[in-house]
Amino acid sequence: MSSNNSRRRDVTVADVAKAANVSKAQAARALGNYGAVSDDVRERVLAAAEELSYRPNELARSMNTGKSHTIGVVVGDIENPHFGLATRGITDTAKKSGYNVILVNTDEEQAAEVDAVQILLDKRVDGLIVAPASSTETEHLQSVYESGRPLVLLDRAANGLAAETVAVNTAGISYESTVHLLDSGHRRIAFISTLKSDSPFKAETQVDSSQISERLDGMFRAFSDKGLAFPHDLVRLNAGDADSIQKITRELLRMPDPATVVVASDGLIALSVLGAIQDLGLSIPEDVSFLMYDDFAWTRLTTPPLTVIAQPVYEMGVAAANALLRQIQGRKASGTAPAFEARLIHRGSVGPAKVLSNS
Amino acid sequence: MSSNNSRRRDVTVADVAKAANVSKAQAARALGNYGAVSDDVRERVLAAAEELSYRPNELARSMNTGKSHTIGVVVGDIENPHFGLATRGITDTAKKSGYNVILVNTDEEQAAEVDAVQILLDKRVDGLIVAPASSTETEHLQSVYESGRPLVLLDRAANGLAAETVAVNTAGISYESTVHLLDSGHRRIAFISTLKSDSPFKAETQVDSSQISERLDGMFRAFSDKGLAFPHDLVRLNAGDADSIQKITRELLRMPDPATVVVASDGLIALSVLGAIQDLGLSIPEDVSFLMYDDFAWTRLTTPPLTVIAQPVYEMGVAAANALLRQIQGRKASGTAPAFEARLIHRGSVGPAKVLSNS
DNA sequence: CCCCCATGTGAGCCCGGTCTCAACCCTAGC
DNA sequence: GCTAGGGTTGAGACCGGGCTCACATGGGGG
Repeated sequence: MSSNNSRRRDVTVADVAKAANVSKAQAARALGNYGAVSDDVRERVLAAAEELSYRPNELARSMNTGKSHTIGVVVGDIENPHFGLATRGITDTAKKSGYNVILVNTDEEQAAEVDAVQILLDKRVDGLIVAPASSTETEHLQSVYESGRPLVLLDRAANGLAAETVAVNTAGISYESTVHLLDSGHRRIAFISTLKSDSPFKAETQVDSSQISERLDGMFRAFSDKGLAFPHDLVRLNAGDADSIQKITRELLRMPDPATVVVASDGLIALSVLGAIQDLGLSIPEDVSFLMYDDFAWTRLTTPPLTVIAQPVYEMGVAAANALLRQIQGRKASGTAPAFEARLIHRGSVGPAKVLSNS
Repeated sequence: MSSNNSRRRDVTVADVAKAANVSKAQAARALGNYGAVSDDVRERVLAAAEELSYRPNELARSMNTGKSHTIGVVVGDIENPHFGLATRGITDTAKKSGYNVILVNTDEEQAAEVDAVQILLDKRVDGLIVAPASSTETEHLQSVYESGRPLVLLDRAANGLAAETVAVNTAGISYESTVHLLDSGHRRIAFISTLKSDSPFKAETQVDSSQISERLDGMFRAFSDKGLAFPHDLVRLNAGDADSIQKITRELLRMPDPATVVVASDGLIALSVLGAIQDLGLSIPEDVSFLMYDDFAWTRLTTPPLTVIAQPVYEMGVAAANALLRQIQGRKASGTAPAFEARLIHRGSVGPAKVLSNS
């Protein structure tokens, strides 16, 4: 009722102490439950705190404990359900241990990521979970790591950075699924990724993401194991917004020797690719086969349901958070990190390749 | 190179001052760009800061400015793309003004929400954006509002709470879409929502969410305008996990006088409902019609594509963040708040009702 | 030539907690 | 009776940056 004065002042330990007729030190002890406090004093202090509805200022507390009970999470795009789910795993786990999460989106921009890391450090987060936009430009992460601040990488590794990394064994599943496509008779396999790149993909291109590079390696290996040449012309990067993805898809499917399968690197890309295929009036898998990373519920609802590479995204979020919390609490890694495996789930979107010309 | 000592000490203004041979006050002025500082001193201080790679401790700064440049966002479920997208709108907007976001998930639990709000206040966030789990139990929000701390409600209103609210005009679109369903001959219209409730829905039930209650009101109105009785038995709450949703769906479609349309209250429910319909071997819209809230990309990829109620989710996130930032900066509301309108998008999942028996 | 005031500077308080330290009380042991 | 030692207690130092205040310097106006 008496609170429309502009300068709101919070109740502090000093206020509680005064109300309880004890020194600030005693009040702090009673509230913080440490040191020696007589029953009498404790009661008076707690009663006064209750009465004034005292709440400790976590900022002040963080200042001299050096612990903020907050972790920073830096991801490319929270709108992408892949990260949405991982974030859920992280926040759930963090919350259980009394930690909060500051979430920063980078739009997969390197500069934004560097900023984000800096700002989070300035806010004195207790640790960082980062899904690095680049696996090569990693000075900012390197310096975090060297400073000894807890750091866990999610989804992608960073070259030459020994930080704990939670990711799936991508090369393996990529190899396996490519073999499956090859066995189905496909040779013109297209791969579309959001990854930013200055120039179109060529045989000697070094991609800037461990995740994508592993996927490509798996594909290379599958082709070369069968003595086949890898179709470099069908790897498309820079698939940013819906429009560019649709454009890319049209190109891939209308070129002289078109792709017979499209592999979408994530769920967002998949949606645009499928839209484009629909617009072109093509049907899956008769006209073109389709494979995507991540198993979202909607992939079971299309006609046909989609063949996907399922990744334990939520569990990886949980694991990343646990690893970070362990580091924060100074505990050593408990044995070996669990390896996360992706699974190829056969549904109906991969069919035999159309037999047109077999050179 | 010389940094493996356990107790990491950050560089402070005092360190910079010492290195630049000036007082702490002068260093602070030079760094903070305020007060009077000679060019000579400024240069020396900035050089020293650079040299030592000084970074201000935001915690300390927050302590006496009272500003943390952090806002708290409390939502029911970040995994739900509805909130994922809204969160994206919030973080994008906050970032532009130099604010960070602490994200808390409540799982739509009232107790978790109360905790979350308290913790965020303890961390001295500059303001809160909350999608309240309940529109009736709002003491915690009420006290935030009364304390004068900036607060914006998202998606749902809270009874008797004058806090700024960013939400769509739900009653209107619900009315409109129900009329559409009635005009298509449907009478048995089922509505499924996640909303928690102690008892099954009955005619006199007061639902605990402004959002759901408006939707139901719109439906009531449409029925009564046509002089028809509203089928209360087809309103199902507590549709929490995938299993319970599938069970509910089976019940609704197998009862003696089954539902001829199912309206899914959000995208997560929709996925489970569609899965159940698929499992039952029913086809849309021949056997049963389907309508859902939120227009996600995948709704265009099913066969048939789904008729949806599109809500400007991202834009609402942006608006909520802008409103909050305005409050934080003490600016008055700029005219009237923009009203957000949902749109009914006709695709293919609503067909004429099966004519079986017309009493 | 003196006063006024703008500019520059450093000492030190403040925010709201945590925690150390020295002093105090009281009782048990000699 | 005296002291050692445990339980209690309050004063006050810190954390790190913001900011006020008192004080010096020096140039311009009267």
